[in-house]
Amino acid sequence: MPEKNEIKILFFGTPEISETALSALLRNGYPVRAVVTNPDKQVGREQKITFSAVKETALKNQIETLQPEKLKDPETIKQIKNLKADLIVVSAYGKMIPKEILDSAPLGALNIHPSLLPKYRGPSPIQYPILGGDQETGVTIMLIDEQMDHGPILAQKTFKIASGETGETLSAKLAEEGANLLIETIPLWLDKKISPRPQDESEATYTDLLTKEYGKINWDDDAGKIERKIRAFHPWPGTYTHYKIKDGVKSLKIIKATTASSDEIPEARPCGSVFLTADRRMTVKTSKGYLILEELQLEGKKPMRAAEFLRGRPEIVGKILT
RNA sequence: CGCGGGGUAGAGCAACGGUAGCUCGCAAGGCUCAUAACCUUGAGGUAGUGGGUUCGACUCCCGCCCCCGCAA
Repeated sequence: MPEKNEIKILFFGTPEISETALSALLRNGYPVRAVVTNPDKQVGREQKITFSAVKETALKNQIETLQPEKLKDPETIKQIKNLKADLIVVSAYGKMIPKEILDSAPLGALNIHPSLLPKYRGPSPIQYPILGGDQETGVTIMLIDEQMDHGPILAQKTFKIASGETGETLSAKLAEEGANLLIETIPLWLDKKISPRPQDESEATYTDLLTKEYGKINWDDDAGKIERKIRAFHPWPGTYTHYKIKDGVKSLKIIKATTASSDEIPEARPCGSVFLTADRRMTVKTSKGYLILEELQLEGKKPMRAAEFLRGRPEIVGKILT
């Protein structure tokens, strides 16, 4: 096996979760020859140009950084091939990588995917298991081929989804576990101690790229489903409903909620109605069960606990959220 | 200069060109078998900040700081 400090790695990645993997490689003494990350974007209220998490780390470590708009561009491909990388590692880069580039690394192209492939291929593998109420999820290290998250599996690790798990907490865990598994897997792969195992296509499922739209609450769903959505989509893309006040209809984010099946509730109310339980908790009727709101944020305001919200806007009781 | 909301008692909010109220909390007392029940009383705000208009501004105008929603 080649010494690990001789392997030139080309790393593809963009957000926070990829940064964890990049840092792990660096920490473990792998020479990262260059990093490919998405172009800087205008972000935030001021529309400031912001670097990706991966670019920040690359800059700190004085690693060459490429930010091509299109990977298929012949110039770009040439540029990347000229780096003469031995091994490609990809983590949430955000674009499909052309075969020509993948094939240019003699030791192969590895991908970290934060789900138990072949389940949850695609851009939102972290949120979907929570959304679906799965008991467990995991991370997979696989070889990349031309189809999205389709290549043979090198290693996989499973773990339980804790109750109360959110997209945020699960993402942190998967980032960590994924990076660890990568570090464990690379030497075995280079030593040819792993034989890639093809994915079972009949088991494959796919995830969509999440947008704000997905975060809108439908109060005609059942409370359990809504509660899972709130956890899965925290903090991105967030979960919201609408509340009508005198200045117009405002969006109301639901940050945290729990379900309840209490039966002391007037059945005649429509779904989305807000009422107080006997112990004065803010509750919303759904098609099946009730949702107790714990933390919420009105448009333009800071996040606050339901009790605080109620102090300032007691009139919400009896209203209908849409 | 992407669009927009907001900074008023410990917390959440309101009103008004003439020196601020509500709910909760807090303190003291009362009532009760009892309650995140009820009744009394009380403490607590130089209104983000600097300037301007005005007889007079928390309320109108301008600058600055800070917080937040949308968008990306």
